[in-house]
Amino acid sequence: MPSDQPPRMRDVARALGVSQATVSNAFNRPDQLSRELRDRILTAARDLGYPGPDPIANTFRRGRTGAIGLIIHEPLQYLFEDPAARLTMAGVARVCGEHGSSLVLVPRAEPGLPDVVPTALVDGFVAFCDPLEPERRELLRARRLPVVGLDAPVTPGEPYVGIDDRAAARAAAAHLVALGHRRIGVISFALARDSETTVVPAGLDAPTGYVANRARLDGYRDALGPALDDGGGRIVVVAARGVEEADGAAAAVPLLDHAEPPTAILAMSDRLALGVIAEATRRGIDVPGDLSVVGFDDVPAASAADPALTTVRQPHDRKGAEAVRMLLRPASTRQALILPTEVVVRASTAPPRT
Amino acid sequence: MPSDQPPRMRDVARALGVSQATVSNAFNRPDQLSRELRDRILTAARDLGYPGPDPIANTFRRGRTGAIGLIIHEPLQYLFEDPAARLTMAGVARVCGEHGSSLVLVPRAEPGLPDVVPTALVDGFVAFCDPLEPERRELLRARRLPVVGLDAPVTPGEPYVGIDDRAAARAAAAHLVALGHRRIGVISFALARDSETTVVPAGLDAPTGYVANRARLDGYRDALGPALDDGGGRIVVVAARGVEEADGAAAAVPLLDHAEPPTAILAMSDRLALGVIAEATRRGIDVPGDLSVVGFDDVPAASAADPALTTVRQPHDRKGAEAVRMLLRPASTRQALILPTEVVVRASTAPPRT
DNA sequence: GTGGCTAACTTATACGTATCAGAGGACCGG
DNA sequence: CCGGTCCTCTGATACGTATAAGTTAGCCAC
Repeated sequence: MPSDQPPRMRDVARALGVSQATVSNAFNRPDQLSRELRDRILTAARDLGYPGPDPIANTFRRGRTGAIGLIIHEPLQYLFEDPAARLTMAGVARVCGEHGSSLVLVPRAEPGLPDVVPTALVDGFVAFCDPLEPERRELLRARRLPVVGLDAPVTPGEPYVGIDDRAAARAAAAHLVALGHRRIGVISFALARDSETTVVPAGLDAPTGYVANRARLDGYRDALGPALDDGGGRIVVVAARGVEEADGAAAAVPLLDHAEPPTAILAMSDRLALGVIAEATRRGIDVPGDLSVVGFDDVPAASAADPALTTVRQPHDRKGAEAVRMLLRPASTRQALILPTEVVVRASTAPPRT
Repeated sequence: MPSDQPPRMRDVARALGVSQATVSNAFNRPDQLSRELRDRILTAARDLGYPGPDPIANTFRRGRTGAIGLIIHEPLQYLFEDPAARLTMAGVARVCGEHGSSLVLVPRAEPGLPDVVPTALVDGFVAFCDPLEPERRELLRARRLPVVGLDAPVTPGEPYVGIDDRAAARAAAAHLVALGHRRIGVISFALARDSETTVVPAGLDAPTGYVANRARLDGYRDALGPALDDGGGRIVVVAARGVEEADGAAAAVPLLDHAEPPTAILAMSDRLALGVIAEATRRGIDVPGDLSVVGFDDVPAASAADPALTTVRQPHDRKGAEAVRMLLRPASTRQALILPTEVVVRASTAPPRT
């Protein structure tokens, strides 16, 4: 009468009168035993219902999991919902698949639940956060596993894959300046966690811990500052509450309510920008006639929008792919990798009405 | 001079002159030792740079990974690219996150690489395949881990979460019949792996190993058969080559090329249906005036399309969520869970021109 | 005949932890 | 003063495997 437990390697060995080591070799090192014995062992294993070497014990012994972890600080489903994140994750997933590595999506630490970072069964992490929370960074460092940042380094100076946010933002703003805009609204991501939608008094100097946010504000200033020094211009910065279209629409409200509203709006993402267009349309404001709108990311919805959105294209898929490739390479070859961006001019921008 | 290797629990114990068991208890069972000693141990651990109990050894000892595996047979990135898969995965990911479980995306077996199913570090699988390849099913069974099917049971009779594909398809077809359509084209998923786009001679009786495909064809026949028995009708079934919009457009070609083309097309997914609309538009065929089109899934693009697509809504997110919940429940409580669907009538269907 | 080499297997060990079964002392009630 | 109980802590063990080191037999060359 067979046990309810699956047989172990030892049981297979006993059944054949060979040593456990030989069974192990039958599975892992065919050159260590004769072909006949190997065949006999594998056949017996199948017949006995042996599931193969226990994955956990195997991992324990070898010290390798064959998996890559991905860390975010949004809820896990964000990876499947946000258009830009999805494009990036497709690249991550593709390279993992090609390499035969599992992709472990590590949930953020929920209140009441322990953080999974200290216990995740992975050989390395891709950190898709900007920035990684300090506590998590500490937990991550304790793991002493390889880490590659996605969009921003986990710690300044560490390897990551991203874009030149400052230059990209500068180019986007320069496009508006070239069109003749001088009253410009900027819709930034939240400056801090759980912040409200609000006009930022500090403008482009707004303090924020988010690396990309900071760099893009700097980029906008690079292009807008000189133009405004010529006189007559005005920049108003609004921090959005979240990353969704509705947050962009909400952030547009104080800009469009102004007595002398901006003739153009720079949004830090296409989703925010599409929200702006929606809000403008609701108010009967013509885009781009009365208001030019520029996004960031060039997600599929940008080109499908009406009017099609002028935006900054970044290679999302490749960004994700390169991050995994970098993680799979030897540590000594890892370094910051900056991918190119490009302003894509579409129908949502035009010269301001004279 | 400190070693390059991180300290182990034993090293922490030695440094404090306590037993390794006590250190373990300090981390896992606070009630087993005095508060002061515990604090002393945790402090010393931090000071020594102890990363905490090794996750792999911990998992080995406990026999639990705290992770849920997800199996598909498309390339991994499909989960981030396909609109319906994304919605489902969002539900999967959400429940995993709420539960503090990692979500392990298991790549399909690439030629030259060993299948990951036998070695994935998970406590259970969600199988998002229709159907699971026989070889993989065998590997999966060998693991003796809990498995919940998504859309279809791994083996008939096993627990899964899905919809009543037959009833849903029947309702979609009945909608067309009620509008008066009698010449109807059906665009099915591929009947077998790597099949070509082709008109299927067997029509609605087309042989296929895909469970959902079969059930939907049956559902179409339920509704179309009686209507056609009244005379004058015709059903042509075309199998698409893939799941993308372009595959739908390609599948529409033989239907629209026909001397007496259908007045309506039933597609098995919104993506295929949107491809049909695109192809019709290219040919100057008015939808719904000259051609009605019905999709399946109600993905976001369906309502955003022009014309908005009539389709069958299924609760993707909830489907994914319930699959994970079922996996997390005790085995004895797992059973087939059929979620409701609903025909959503939009602008892509109308009575045939008289 | 002997030394050395290879093939084919076995023995022994270690991976790092969690937990069971105690040991020892303190404390309490009687 | 004694038995019992609780609180802390320790010692020992097992989880299932991979692999280094060792053993035996066979074979060949000299």
